[in-house]
Amino acid sequence: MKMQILELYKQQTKCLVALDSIIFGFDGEELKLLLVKRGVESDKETWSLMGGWLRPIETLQQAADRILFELTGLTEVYLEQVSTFGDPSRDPIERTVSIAYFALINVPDYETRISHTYDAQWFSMNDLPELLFDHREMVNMAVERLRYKAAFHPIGFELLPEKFTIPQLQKLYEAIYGTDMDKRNFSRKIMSTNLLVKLKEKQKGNSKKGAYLYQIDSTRYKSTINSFLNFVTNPEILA
Amino acid sequence: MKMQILELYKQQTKCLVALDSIIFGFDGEELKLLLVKRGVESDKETWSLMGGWLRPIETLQQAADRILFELTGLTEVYLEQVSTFGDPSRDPIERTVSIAYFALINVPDYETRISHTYDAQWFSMNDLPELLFDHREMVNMAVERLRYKAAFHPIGFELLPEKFTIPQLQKLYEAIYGTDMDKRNFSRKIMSTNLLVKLKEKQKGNSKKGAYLYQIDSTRYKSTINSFLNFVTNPEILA
DNA sequence: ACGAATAAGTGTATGATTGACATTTATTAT
DNA sequence: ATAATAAATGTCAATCATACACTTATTCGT
Repeated sequence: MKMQILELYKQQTKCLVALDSIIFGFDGEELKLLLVKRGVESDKETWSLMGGWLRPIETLQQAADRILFELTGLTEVYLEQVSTFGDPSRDPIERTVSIAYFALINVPDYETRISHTYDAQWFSMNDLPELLFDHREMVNMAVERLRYKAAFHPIGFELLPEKFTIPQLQKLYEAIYGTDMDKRNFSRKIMSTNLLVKLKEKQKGNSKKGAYLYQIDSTRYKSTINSFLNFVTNPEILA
Repeated sequence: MKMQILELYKQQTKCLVALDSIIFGFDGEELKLLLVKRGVESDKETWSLMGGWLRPIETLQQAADRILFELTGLTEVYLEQVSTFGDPSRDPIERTVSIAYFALINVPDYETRISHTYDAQWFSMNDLPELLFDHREMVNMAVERLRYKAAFHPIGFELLPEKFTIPQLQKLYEAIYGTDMDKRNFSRKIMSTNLLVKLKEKQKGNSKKGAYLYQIDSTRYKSTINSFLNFVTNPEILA
């Protein structure tokens, strides 16, 4: 009996398993995507997502973390699985099933730490080059997921520095949803979550008056992780 | 150069790739899960999700469709990818990456068509047996996804017969979210979507008065696919 | 044929939330 | 001192969510 099972396992075709990361960043103005030119997948002059193969003894999350670290030197980054792509013809060299993850990082904080082993560059989401394989589809799904997730969970903050201003936060949400928001309504809504702590410091430079800095109230961050509902007024954009 | 790439591909460890289906059903009262005893994965006396291996020349969706067909004889079933599970130790026999899909089918409509090659049985979601490998985790994620999806998209109907009554629909939503709802508020909300067409027929049996049957307005089904927002009053249950 | 039982169907009032909208304030640069 | 800049803040009307109870159509048993 046991033998039959082993036989069954042996009969199956194995497959290459890869992971690709949709790395989102925010520079204060625009939503950005980090792309590489010399991904391991290809030597063509095509931009692609940062990717890598799954190793024999790591979990999917560990593999995604590792691949992100290889490119950016960053650890403890927000990473979430989006979807798995397995069209037989997606990779012309050999059939590869690829698991897409999206990552949220803050551009200015970490710009210097991006690896130079890879030819990496930030692109505006509104002006992406042509991408390798089905990577464009992966990006589209990741954007959908980000929009859904950011509407209901306080993950947008992962894209901002630790201290940020309300106008910055608003710009981030405007970038995520591609719409303009009213700052009075935005501020009322964000404040009603009780998730932000107003600091004494102001951030100047952007304005003469300066805007107060805020931080996440980390004690509430986890407990109110679901009190974030209804950022999306136009549900069309959710998947 | 091309040679180097091929070398890289050759160096990678390949992996078994499986698919497992979380098959939801609704019998008019409870949300149910279809489990099999003699899954290909094991000869143990453990219940498991219906699964199978990815074949060399099919897409993931095709594989998921095929595996569902093998068990139920059903085609054109609502199937959506949930997540991929790849813990190195999840399958003790050999490392297998498994892509979980959830399916929505109507129990009484199709009960007769379930394959007898497999020892399959419907279980109440409130009383599931112990499951193989990480299948319980897959089920939990699928429930989360179903709750999110059914709140924003009219997919609940996939679990009902073509003609259904409002009380039936309410029971379905109550089963999905595990809560009781007020029938006046429910009916108002569901009607405001303009997605239902009231038929002349009534369905009796359940009540002496009988309840009017409704159908989905298929012309609106697609166009208003997003006008379904806000079924969930308690967002905790969304992932 | 009448009454009891059953579930279906329907409306209203209250509070909360959303969305539209304009002025004042703090600061810097000239 | 003044102009320029972006930040900060409040109100009103419309909509939506919630809580809540009675009437209606039909069947079944007598």
